[in-house]
Amino acid sequence: MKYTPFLNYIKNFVDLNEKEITFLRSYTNYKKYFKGQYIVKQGEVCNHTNFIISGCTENFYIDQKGQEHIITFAIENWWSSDISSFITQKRSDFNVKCLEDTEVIQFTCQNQDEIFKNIPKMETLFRKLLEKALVSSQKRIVNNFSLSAKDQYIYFKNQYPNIEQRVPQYMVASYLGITKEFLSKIKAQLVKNKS
Amino acid sequence: MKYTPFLNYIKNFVDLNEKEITFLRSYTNYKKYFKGQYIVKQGEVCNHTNFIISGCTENFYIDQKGQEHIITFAIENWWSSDISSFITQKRSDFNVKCLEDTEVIQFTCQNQDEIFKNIPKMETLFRKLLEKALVSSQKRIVNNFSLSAKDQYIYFKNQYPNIEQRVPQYMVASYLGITKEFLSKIKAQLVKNKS
DNA sequence: TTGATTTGTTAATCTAGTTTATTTTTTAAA
DNA sequence: TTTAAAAAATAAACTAGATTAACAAATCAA
Repeated sequence: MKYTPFLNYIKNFVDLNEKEITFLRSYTNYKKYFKGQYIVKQGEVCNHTNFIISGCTENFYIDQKGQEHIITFAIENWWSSDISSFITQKRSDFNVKCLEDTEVIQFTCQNQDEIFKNIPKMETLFRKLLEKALVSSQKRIVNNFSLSAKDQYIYFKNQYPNIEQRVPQYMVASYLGITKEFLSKIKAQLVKNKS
Repeated sequence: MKYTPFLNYIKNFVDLNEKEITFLRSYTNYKKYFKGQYIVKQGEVCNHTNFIISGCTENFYIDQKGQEHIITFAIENWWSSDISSFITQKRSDFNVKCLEDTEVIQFTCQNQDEIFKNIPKMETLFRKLLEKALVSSQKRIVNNFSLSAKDQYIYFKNQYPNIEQRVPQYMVASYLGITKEFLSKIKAQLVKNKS
């Protein structure tokens, strides 16, 4: 069943009884997007938090100079949304776009609050997820400070070994905040040093 | 009374009754640190989340090359801790050090859980604080991507107008991830362009 | 099956920010 | 009030990574 991966994921953190599961299911919904579709568009309000069942998304924005910058990728068992727009219900600064066909479970703002009210365990879960997300966001800032582009690339490969094969290289470069030409150079260097 | 600023802060988000306030007070404690003292030391476990009543702290780490990098400053009505170490109860990668005499309200890990169990509103508050913290952490990554050092400095001044006067300039440079020499250059440029 | 678009490589030149070194100013202690 | 130490400013040489441009593969549309 479509909800299975989501419920399995939840089970890793908290135990829900049948009634709670039923509630959770009735206050969320399943949706399928196709490759290339936008889940959120820059300038529009982000209405959902999305749990990814299958597929891959990129979260990016376009700056004043028209340049694209990828903030994050997300794959199965990750969450994807523009949290800033979601919590404030203001226009989003980001795009969320599917890099593959992607299936998600969606929470709207109001439903999320209802879920938290009725299943406090779910709020605890979300608090813990936020803690982790904050830690990894801070880690990224730290890496930006003290690692060279090359070391950041190595770190990326280690931390997200599944992603590099699934997205084109120029997107990895964008995620790292460097040009695709420079990433090419780095990869050439790494190959040379290994042999 | 020492707790007043803290209770006023809480009041901005949630309403607590007398009983809840009493509970909250008995599960937290007040502590005063002096200028130069460490609240957390790199390599030790961070045992507390700290709400700052008065004073100013820096959160920094020392990298392999021996270089200091400031991650955040915190002043009155802000929170200060190494959240990664706090939630995992593992050794901290960061130092939290007082730049002025600093008074805080402290939550231990266990007490925080007790508070959440007994006052769910407090868990909601913390979830919302984490959401905000995550948004501003992501904002910082975005700025790192798309702003020049000069624009990042201008952004910093606008967002934290109270901090620049309270800390030495080389610390601002460290926070921005640039050298103090380059910050000097930027300030000279800004002065020139204004006149 | 071919042309067109998207992705990746290489190399030359350029620039934002670093490094190193010296000087000046501010702060704090005695 | 003097003095030593800490902080800030200035300037020249240097480097990591950007930009530009030309080209080579790979993928895709028809």
